[in-house]
Amino acid sequence: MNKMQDLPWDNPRFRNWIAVVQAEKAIVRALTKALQPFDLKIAQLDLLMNLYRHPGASQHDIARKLLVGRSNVTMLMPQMEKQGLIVREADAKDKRVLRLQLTPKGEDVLLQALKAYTALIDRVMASSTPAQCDSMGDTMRKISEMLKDE
Amino acid sequence: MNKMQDLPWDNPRFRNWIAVVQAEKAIVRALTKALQPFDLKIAQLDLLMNLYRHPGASQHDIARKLLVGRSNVTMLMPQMEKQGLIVREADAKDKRVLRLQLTPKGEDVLLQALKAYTALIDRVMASSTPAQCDSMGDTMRKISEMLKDE
DNA sequence: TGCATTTTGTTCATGCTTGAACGATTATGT
DNA sequence: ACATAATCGTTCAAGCATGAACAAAATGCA
Repeated sequence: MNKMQDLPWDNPRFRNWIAVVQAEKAIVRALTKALQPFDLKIAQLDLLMNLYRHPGASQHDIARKLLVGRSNVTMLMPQMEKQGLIVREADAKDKRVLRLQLTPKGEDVLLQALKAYTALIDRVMASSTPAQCDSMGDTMRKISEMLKDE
Repeated sequence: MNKMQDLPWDNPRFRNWIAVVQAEKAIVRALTKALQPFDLKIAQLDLLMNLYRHPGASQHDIARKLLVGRSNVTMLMPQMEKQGLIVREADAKDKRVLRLQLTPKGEDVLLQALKAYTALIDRVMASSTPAQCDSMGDTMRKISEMLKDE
């Protein structure tokens, strides 16, 4: 009868998800500013983070982990090499593959930038309990798991 | 002593936030696909949603609510008018202001697209409890509140 | 009133991301 | 072995978002 009852804003799941989107946008803005002193874009930080945990990953590996296109990674390479953050070396076994490594400077910049990142996150999460935070993380990991091959 | 102890990945708040970022990225990809049948971009859907709840809003109002630049809204206008989703009319009192309205078609497309959106969110949230979902929303709203004027 | 400041929307140059097309290399299957 | 298919990285054109500079209009204050 009353179509207002079907509006998504009355759906708790939807309403709460909209809050996620807005919070994420706000954090992106804040993080972008926080990374300016390091001459780092968020995309570059993401790449450095993945490279730190997976040294020698190929560009294709990185692209998959970051959920971006391969060309995207390619386009990031020239500047990051020029900035001395990473090095690329051909794989001995497979001549198609380029393996990426953090330079000492890259690792240094990464760790400094991550300090700023965690400081931001710690600040905005301060008013939520650890249990709430973990619950949120669980929910999010379930979402990623559910969408991982679509 | 051991610097591994200070790594952000050992910080629960940080680790859980990374899960948020990844889940959001996955949803964006899925939503982009889900909106293709409606010839809608996510940015357009965001605009329609805000316009539905705030009829007659100015472009500046919309830009602020969407956390984007004014020029961004301007650039969306031509196509959305051409698609017959919205109309713009000059404000009688203030000749600088253009007030936006959903057309009947715009409202129809919006409600259909929102059905797809909520279906997606319902699906990926299905394995979390309503309490978890609300807690997540509360956390996110606190974050937005904390960053709202930075 | 008169003049500076602010606000609104537009334009434009820049940079980022994407997806398709491509060459080189490797894997598969017969 | 050989032909076909798949994979990796690159290039390029297109679409979007951003911020600075701008014109028109409104506001504030002397």
